[in-house]
Amino acid sequence: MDKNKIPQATAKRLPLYYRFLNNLNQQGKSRVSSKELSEAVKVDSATIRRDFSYFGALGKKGYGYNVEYLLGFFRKTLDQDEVTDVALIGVGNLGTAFLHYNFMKNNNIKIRMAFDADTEKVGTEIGGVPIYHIEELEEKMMNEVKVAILTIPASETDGITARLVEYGIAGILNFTPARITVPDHVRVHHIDLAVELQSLVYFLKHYPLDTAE
Amino acid sequence: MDKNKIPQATAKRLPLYYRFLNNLNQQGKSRVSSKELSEAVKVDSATIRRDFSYFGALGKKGYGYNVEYLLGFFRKTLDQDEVTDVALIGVGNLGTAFLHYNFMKNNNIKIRMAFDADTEKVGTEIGGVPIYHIEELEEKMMNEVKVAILTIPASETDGITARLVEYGIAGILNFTPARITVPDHVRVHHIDLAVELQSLVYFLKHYPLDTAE
DNA sequence: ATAATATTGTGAAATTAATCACGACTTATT
DNA sequence: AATAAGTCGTGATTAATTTCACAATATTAT
Repeated sequence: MDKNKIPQATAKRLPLYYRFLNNLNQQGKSRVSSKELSEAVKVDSATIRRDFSYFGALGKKGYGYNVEYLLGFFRKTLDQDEVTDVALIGVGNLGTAFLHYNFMKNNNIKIRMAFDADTEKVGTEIGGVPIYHIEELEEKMMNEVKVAILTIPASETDGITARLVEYGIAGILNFTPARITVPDHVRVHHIDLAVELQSLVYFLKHYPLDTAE
Repeated sequence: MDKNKIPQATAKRLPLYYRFLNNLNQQGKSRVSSKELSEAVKVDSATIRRDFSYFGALGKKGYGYNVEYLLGFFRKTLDQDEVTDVALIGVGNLGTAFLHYNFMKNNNIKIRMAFDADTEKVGTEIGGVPIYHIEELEEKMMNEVKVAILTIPASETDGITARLVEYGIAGILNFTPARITVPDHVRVHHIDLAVELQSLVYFLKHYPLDTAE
């Protein structure tokens, strides 16, 4: 649809901006400057202005940005109007945390179904999301779902990934420590909790107390 | 200790390399090339060589890297010999997932204690980690713990953060959707689950199927 | 009206990171 | 031995991202 002119770094910050604009809107604020927003989201104000500028001139000089207008703009840009269906695979603690998280609230992303191998869990619901047996994966997703959240043990990862790829998945949010192998047309984002913690500890020990993310 | 010559992008990849080297070692492999490692961790081989090169010449031309040697080297570099104590704040589903995660296995990071406001949970243990009441935060941490994992509701975030800062925390791994405000000497890493999911969805819709992370 | 203040949008510069590409050296093969 | 194949380490290049800094413009105060 859109061209890919927008830098990836910018694209990653958009959801963040969106949420904070929503907050402001709910608080009844009608205008905001890049400086204020900067303090809230902890991103340099020049970076924010640059990010916004990729979408055109959204603000007014000497005034700032109109919250409602900006919000409307982002809603369109982030495809907030069109609901994206997601499947969650692996209903352990981490998976359960996701099921309780109400993505619909601001995001228009909906976890439609969850899968697990535990027959105790199968047939129940968490946060309104039905849990099916992992064997029914392809059958239940039935081309309705193009995005999967992977919260399963590392040992299961390769097998499930192969099935998802075969099925025709478009994107995977991978929380397992395994680095998965997929064809080029499947987009994978990794979030590795252990690595995040280790990385924080490493930075603490090796980097002087100052600026850095 | 070390100078901060190492690029941040490199530093963030170190824990990942470390884990995969550990895997290889356990599989009995004694040598590995940057190309093989590249396929395993999904990082360009030139980037891996460059990353390693910041620590000196760790490999041998025409041969690759000795797994055991490299592992020993990283163990020192990542301070694996010295245990880092961590406190987890908020024993919900996400917090519980962390408590079950055995960070000690490869990482020498240990969650020593957890805190929650729920008196049902207080006094129990999860994964061998004792759960105390949130009111006892400062008392129990008592300068033993310098790193905190924040898995509490957004509404509690500012209050708890203020207490952590007052206490003298050095680093915070923040899983709440709130962006916290801390003095310069406190390092914060944010992991925002909703943003990660939204960002994946955005990339799927707006970026042609190809390369990009 | 006028002056003072605030704030955008962006060219240019700076910084940071990724990638290319190849000489040097190691190992394996004939 | 000699040759072929493999692989590192890195200078140079390219790409991506951030930040500076300021003209242009809007708002607010007097």
